[in-house]
Amino acid sequence: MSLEDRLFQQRYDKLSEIERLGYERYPRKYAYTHTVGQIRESYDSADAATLEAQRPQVRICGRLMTKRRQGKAGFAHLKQGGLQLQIYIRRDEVSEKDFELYKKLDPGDIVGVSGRLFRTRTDELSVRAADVQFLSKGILPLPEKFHGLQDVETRCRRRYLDLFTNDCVRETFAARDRINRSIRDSFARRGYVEVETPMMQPVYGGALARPFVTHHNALDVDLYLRVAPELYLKRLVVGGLDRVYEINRNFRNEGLSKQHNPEFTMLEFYQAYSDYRDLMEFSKELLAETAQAVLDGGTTAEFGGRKIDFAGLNRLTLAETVVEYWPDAATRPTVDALGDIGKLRELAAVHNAQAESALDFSGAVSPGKALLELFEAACEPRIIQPTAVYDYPLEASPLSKRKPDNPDWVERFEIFCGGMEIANGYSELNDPQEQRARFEEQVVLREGGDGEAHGMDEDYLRALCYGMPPTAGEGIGMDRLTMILTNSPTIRDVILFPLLRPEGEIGIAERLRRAGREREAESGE
RNA sequence: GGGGCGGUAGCUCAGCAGGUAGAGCAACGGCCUUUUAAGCCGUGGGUCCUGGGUUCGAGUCCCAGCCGCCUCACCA
Repeated sequence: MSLEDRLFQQRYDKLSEIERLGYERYPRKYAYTHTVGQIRESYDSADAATLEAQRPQVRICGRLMTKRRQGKAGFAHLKQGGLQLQIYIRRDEVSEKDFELYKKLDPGDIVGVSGRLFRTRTDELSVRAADVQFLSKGILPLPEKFHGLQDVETRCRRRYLDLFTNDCVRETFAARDRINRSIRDSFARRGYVEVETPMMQPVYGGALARPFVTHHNALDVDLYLRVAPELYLKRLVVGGLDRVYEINRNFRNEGLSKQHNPEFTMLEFYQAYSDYRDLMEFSKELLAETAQAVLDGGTTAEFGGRKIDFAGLNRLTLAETVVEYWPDAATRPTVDALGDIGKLRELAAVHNAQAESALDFSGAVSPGKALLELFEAACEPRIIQPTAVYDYPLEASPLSKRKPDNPDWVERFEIFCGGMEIANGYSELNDPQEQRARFEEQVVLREGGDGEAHGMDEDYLRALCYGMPPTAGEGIGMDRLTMILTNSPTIRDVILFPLLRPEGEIGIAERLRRAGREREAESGE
């Protein structure tokens, strides 16, 4: 038998030993009087003399994280809700049964302890046990107590283990919860309605991305997991929900990276009778409010060693951004020059030489598209402070309204921060005739093999034909925003169960089967 | 998909000069009634990712594959 099997068997057998002491194997409940958090909050500042005078009685429960036996006494730390409290147990102060239980407990086991609070010689707040209850068994051993669980893959696959061993994980997800709540607050204060729209859609759209496909049996139709909720939310605007938002998952059948998970959480919102400039202003407020909710009232986050201040939002046109963030002073262009494809080709050559990239504008590329590509390659990763980059070329924006004075460009912005895109918003195209034409351009692209292009969405066109008010809409990537606000270098750090290749054979069922057989054999004797 | 790095005990990691595999934690036995990465004495524990190859001999060198991490590319 391998070591791992023996550890497993050993720990499993302890359940029976504990049962023989007179405890239930998996009891129903434990009536605790305090959470560890409540005790820490109430008594962390109480000194030893105060505790001796008050002798507060508590019943607490949690997972045993460490154990230090000392002959006829011992210590242990119980962890609950991410916080620890020490317990102290003496043979002469508990029943023989309880002390035997203490001796058999392993780190990872879950117990309840009642007793009084006191401070040890080293002034640590602790519970002096009067009674110990066994509540659940950790059959598998805990990771090493000092270094914790390090392996990235194991941390994601067994997130539960990551959560109760690495405190920062719990803190990150607590922050994520605070971000969500703050955002819902911000929207509620502004009269927005939260809705849920279909995840399974017969026609996918709202973003240029490859979808996942699934099938509904009863209707015998293929459905797409949504790449964005946009077209449904705008139907709701047609329906008179002038301020509407959704926080939910999008699914894009693309690669994995530090900034990409195939399913990710998008905040998307629409505001009727407004344009993209209004949303830039609102975004500034929303980001500031959200930052304050996680950063103890401040607006400055630290991300990857840099300070990012959400108090303000820089605003630059796409062309201005390229000038501002062009990485090479000697070849820095002017805004006017960026309208010229010849100049853009020169800049691409400069960038290709410096960054080993392969931008190629030799074909029939519009200056706008070329500028956008140049921006993404050379400038986007350099934008650290929250910056709204606005006015985008028409080609890449099939749902955005054109600029009145320049029909090759649309009223669109994206917000960049910490080198990532975190938001995308625009004045919504609400002219059904033009939308039809844009969809048809997309259909041509799709038939040419572009799996990311939109299909023709006639149901959406029909909605527009009833009349959509002038509207602006925006999406914010919640995972990326959370990364920045929690100083998490990868998206995996802010998604509890990021997509991983399925694990092969685990073999735990077989181990349990074997462990259980021994027990049956025993009880059969 | 390209490149780089890695996969050794349940966990964190050494070992890479080719010569039967180590430490700490965890576990097991013993001692210990204020410890806290408790301590002390003792014990057990490995498909060194897989498969080939070179060699008298491979965790170590070579090749292929699998898996992971980083990075570039793709990616709205």
